[in-house]
Formats: sequence, C-alpha cells, structure tokens
Amino acid sequence: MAAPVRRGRSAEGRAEVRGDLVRAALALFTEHGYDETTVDDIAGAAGVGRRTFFRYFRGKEDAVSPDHETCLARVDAVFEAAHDTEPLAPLVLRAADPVFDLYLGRPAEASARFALTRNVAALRDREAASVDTYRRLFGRRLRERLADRPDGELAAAVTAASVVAAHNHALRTWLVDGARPEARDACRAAFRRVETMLPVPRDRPVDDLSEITTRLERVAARLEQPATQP
Amino acid sequence: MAAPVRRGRSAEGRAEVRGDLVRAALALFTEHGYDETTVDDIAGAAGVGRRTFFRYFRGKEDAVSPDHETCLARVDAVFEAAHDTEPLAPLVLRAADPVFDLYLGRPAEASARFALTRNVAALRDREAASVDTYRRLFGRRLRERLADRPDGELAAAVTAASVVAAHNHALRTWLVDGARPEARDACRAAFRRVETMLPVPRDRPVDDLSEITTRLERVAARLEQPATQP
DNA sequence: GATCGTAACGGCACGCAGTGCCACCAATCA
DNA sequence: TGATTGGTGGCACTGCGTGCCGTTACGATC
Repeated sequence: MAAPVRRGRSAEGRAEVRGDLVRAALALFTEHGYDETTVDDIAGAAGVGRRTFFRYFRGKEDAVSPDHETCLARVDAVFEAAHDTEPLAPLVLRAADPVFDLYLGRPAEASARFALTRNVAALRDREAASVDTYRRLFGRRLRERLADRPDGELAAAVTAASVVAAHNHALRTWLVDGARPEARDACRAAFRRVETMLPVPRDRPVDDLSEITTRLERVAARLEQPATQP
Repeated sequence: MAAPVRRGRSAEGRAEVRGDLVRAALALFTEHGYDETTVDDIAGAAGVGRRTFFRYFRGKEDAVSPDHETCLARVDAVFEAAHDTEPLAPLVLRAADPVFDLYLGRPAEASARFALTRNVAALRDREAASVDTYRRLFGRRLRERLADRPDGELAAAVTAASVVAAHNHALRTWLVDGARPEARDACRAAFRRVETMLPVPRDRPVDDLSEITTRLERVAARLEQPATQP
C-alpha cells in the first residue's frame, strides 16, 4: 500500500485528522448504514489506523457527535460570567446560544447527523444521553440560583428540562425544514418563545404598572379558558 | 396459534428466570462493579446459560432496568382512555402514575438501581435514553391535544419535558432520602406540584372566584419579585 | 400413556468493539 | 549527535452480541 502520510504532532494536524474521521464516519454511516460500517472502515477511509480512531473518539457512536465538550464548557461559562442578580429567564436563553452556534454553524453536517440520529437506535440513545448532560448542567446552575425559593429545586429541574426541550424542538424544526441558513434567526426566535413558559422570573424589575396589569389580564384569561379548552 | 396457548416453558417459568437474572445482575454489579461483571457471571449466578441471558435482555445494560415496555404501554393507555376535552394538567399528572407505581412499588430494588445509575456511566446513559422515550411519548400525546394552539408544539415539548423532569426529581429526592415506604405519598405530592409550572390549562372550569383571586395574587407576587431576585 | 409439535435452552463459533502494550517515527531540545 | 517527547499503528486479548443448531422439556392430541 501507499506510504501513510506521517503527520506531525501539531494541533492543526490533530484537528485535521479528527475532521477526516468525522467526515469519513458520516459518509460511511449514511451510505452503508451504521451497523454495516466498522471502525476499521472509518479509520481506513480517513487514512489512519484503527487504534488511532480510539484516540480521537471514545467509541464508534461518538464519531458523529459534534464537539459537545467545548459546547458544554461555553454554556457553563455563560452562567459563570453572569451576575448573581441577573433575572433567570434571559440568562438561560443566553446560555443556550452556544448550542445554536454549534448546530446552525454547519447546516450540512447537522442535517446528516440529524438523519442518522433519527434512524439509528444506537445513535438516538447516544443523543439522548448527550442532551441529558446539557439538562443536568442547566439544572445545577439553576438550582444554585433558586435554592431559597419554595420548590426551588423543582423549578430548577423543570426550567432546565424546558430550556433543553425548547432548544431541541427549535433545532429539530429547523432541520426537518431543510436546515436553511436564512431560517437560522427564525430558529433562534422560536426557541426564545419558551421564555413565557418558564416558571422563573422573566424580566428586569417591573416598574411599569401597566405591564403588571397586562400580565394579570393575560393570566386571568388563561385561567378562565380551561373550561372550553380544545 | 389463535389463542394465547402457553407452549413450552410456562409464563411463570419465564418470569421466574427473568427475576433471577435481574437479582443476580443487581447483586453482582453492586458487589463487584459493573465493568468487572461479565454476562457469563450473571447467567451463571442465575443458573442459566449465557445464551439464555440474551433471550431475556437486549444487553448487559438492560438487566438492571425495570420493565419500561409495560410501563410505557400503561402511560399510553391513560392518554388513550382520556376524553379529548379533559384538561391537560390533571391528565398528564395521572399519566405519570404508572411510573411512580413502578418505582415506589419496590423500594429496595429501586434504591439499588439508583445507586448503580448514579455511579456507572454506561447505566446513566442508558437511563437517560430510557427517560427520553417517556418524554417522547408525552410529547406525542400532548402535541395531538395542543395542535391548534399558538406555539402548541413548543408547549407540548416543554410540558412533556417538564412532567418527566418533575417525576424524575420527585423520585430522585425520595431515593436519596432513603426510599422510605411511608414517604411515598409525599413523593407523589411533590411531583404534583409541577402542575402550577406547566404552560397548559390547569383545572376544571374555575367557578370559585376566590381561587382566581388567590392565583392572581400569587402571580402578582412573582411579577414583583424579579427586582430583588437572588 | 405414547407420540408429535413447539418453544425455550445451551453450547459453539464468529465478528467486532474497545483496550493494554510496545515498537516506531517525527519534531524538539540538550 | 544523542536524548526526550508524543502521536502513531500493529498486535493480541477480553468480552459483548448474534447466528446457528442440536437437545430438552412441556403441552397437545390421539
């Protein structure tokens, strides 16, 4: 066989190898199926040895996942940088930004991954486990900030799950709709509509009485609605 | 083959073998560790062959999971039996009952499983994937019933995630608190407090004005709180 | 009670995932 | 030039999960 290209130990070389492996895995999984593709196939297509594959990914399932480690760190950094008195709803919306950057930044890859996670049980489970790490991260950060409220832990758990569910829903809708780059803002906007559904403070200090009145009327309307709910 | 005729080994025999395998797996995982326990060990401890293990469980990870298949079916049955006009909040609370039955019914086993899912990464991921199937089930059922509302899909996704997060939180709290049988009602009650956090109609027709007033006061208090929020 | 059919059982072998080990090679440093 | 460092890849090994098949036990039928 042709002499293997020896790469240096530069960071660029590592990133390049990793990219080659991800592309090879996505292509092979999509074309021949996940179960039918072996790690040998992926490594061979990327021009590296099988042993090297496992130095870049924990396992076969991780080869299609985007880099959640750095994304999780960015989400956590948002909470770390936030002031303690910042209202929670805008904060959690902002904390989800890195997730959108991760997916919306590469529509083609995101679509390929999405198709795989829909059709392959092993990858769907992996995705669920991955999403759960985001949920736990939000949960930890929210629990800190809701500790002294009545049912604060419950509110934290519910809010974390809601935020993650909303961002998944927005991204999923964007993906099934063709992952169009021009629809990225609409995707982010759809996510932000979760704000009104969160059981946490929503806004800056309310100093406008008319705003309170408006909200009370809205809530009153909702309270009267259940009787004739569809 | 028309009637459910029991051929071969009896159904009781099957349930017994399955129970032996679960108990053996729980004991061995707990005592010697998950990674250190092989399927051969489990099968041997249960007095069956290794091949038989895989006829009862899809894999090593599933041996510690309770029977989610039947539980999922029961949850779905609640939605199936419910009337279309039934308010959603009480319905989703009721739909979660089978999950509580599943865990609260066997405190000892639930505790053992909980300890394992906390400490073993593979089992934690498996649990997350399992929980996600409940979330998807709630999501499907809620989407049907919220289809014609503005942002109904989002509300369905958020509500499903919230309900599942709340029941996990309640069960987790019960488990870390020692899984005391006398605390089971408190666990269910803690879960039901999620009702006020759901973005869906909450109750039967509100014919008690004082109830509305109470709620408005509660909301007003929350609206004024953000200014001094922790 | 003898026979037949069916389904579960257990053993065997195979492919593949994932890991420890080690020799190798390239780049950097003394 | 020699030593060090760190990524690489081959090799071997364990263990999971599965297909296959002969065997066994149970239920049904006569």
